[in-house]
Amino acid sequence: MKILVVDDEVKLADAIGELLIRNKYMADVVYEAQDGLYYAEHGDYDCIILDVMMPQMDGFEVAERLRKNKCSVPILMLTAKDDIASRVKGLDCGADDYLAKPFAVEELLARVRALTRRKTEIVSDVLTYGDISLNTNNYTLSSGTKSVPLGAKEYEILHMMLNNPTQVFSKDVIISRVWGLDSDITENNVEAYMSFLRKKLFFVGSKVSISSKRLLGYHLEYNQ
Amino acid sequence: MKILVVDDEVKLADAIGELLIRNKYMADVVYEAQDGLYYAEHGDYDCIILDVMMPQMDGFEVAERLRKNKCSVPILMLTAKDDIASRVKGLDCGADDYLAKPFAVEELLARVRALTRRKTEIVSDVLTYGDISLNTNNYTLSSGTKSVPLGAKEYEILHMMLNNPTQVFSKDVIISRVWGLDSDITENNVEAYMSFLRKKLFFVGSKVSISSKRLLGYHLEYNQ
DNA sequence: GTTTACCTTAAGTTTACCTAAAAGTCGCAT
DNA sequence: ATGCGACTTTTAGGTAAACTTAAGGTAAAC
Repeated sequence: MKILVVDDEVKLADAIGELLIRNKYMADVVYEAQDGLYYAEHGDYDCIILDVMMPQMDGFEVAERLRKNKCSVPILMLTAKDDIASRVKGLDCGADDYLAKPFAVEELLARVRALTRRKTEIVSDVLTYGDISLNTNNYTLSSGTKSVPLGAKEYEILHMMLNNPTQVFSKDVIISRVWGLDSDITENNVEAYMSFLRKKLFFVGSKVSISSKRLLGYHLEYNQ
Repeated sequence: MKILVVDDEVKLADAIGELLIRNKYMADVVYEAQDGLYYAEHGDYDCIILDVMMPQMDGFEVAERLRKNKCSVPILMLTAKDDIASRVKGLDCGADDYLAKPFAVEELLARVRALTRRKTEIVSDVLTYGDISLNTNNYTLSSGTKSVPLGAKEYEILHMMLNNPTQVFSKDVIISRVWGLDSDITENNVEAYMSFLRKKLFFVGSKVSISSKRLLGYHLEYNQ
């Protein structure tokens, strides 16, 4: 679960980022609206925490632009102003929720959970495709009677692919999704993990395989 | 856009219902938690406005039961209690938002708008022309029941042509778009790929063909 | 009839991809 | 602290798929 924090108050932004990380989220933190826009559109986040009061471009405008560009990631707006007019404005600009500063960390976390819940609910707690299933509670891949535990990265990659089993995922997309936008991970890293996953798929005796398309990416395949 | 209002305070519930109707929503209003559950599960709503304090069964439990039954309709919880603990509880029970009474009608409407906004229509990432379609998620060309995967270069060329199906594309243009401006690719290369694409068009049994105009370039053609 | 652009296929070549194995991290328990 | 084990990242060499080139054939234009 990846979250983007956009707030020009550096200390607060960092604090939120750390709070999220302590609670098992992946978090990217940026301090400028411009960067926020860029990250949001390229980073594939599950939620964006967006401050309203920022120099140059305010949170309303960021939200509006994102929505205009068909970006539908849930947005939690954060602000000092707590009058009804600005709440209404925030929500109508595309925010999904609105939280006034100062806030209790518990409430922030609860609202983040609420905003990100839908995504995980649709997925239920077991993803399946062909003859394999991925248990999202214990990070285990199984097929028939055999099963094998997955590491965090292996899990994230397979989880992503199982959500759209027919789609081809480019290495870029996989890197930005699993490692984040500003990581210096090489493409070979993705290749290595694909190799690990293939080994495990073979180990559980599945007929599902990861097929690669040169220059395009990877996708799942079920050979009955 | 259909909304369900569940609140045992009859006058308030009716008021909300009328407010919604004045704002172009369809609204059903019920005054008991049990009815709320039944309506929610059988009524196909876009949003549920749910009071917390109700006799017999409170709003938390209603939300929880709905979520347990895989009902993913957005829930806006309405309550007199406005302490952080109950907000957190509400959100964690499955509510998507939490609004304290008394509230401004403008804010209620804004939150409903926010909750119902994400009626995500899945953008079909498919380009079509005549009897063929090109799936941009898995780089596959299909016609009727048959389909065939494309290589990266084949895909780029066909993608470009499908964006303007009637246009004639010169080899120069194709080279500069697909291989880049400063490539030492020969025109024969384009010819070779056109041959590959024609083979695949034939393979899927399409009536679309790539026709060439001497000295000018290539374009798609659909012979019904 | 000659020219020349275009088509096709098959052979060559590159380079993206694969994998094993080593090196590096991190967390955890002793 | 220290060492162990699991996970992650890097390295490096082999392989084969996709791309490129070449060459002979076909058909359109003049």
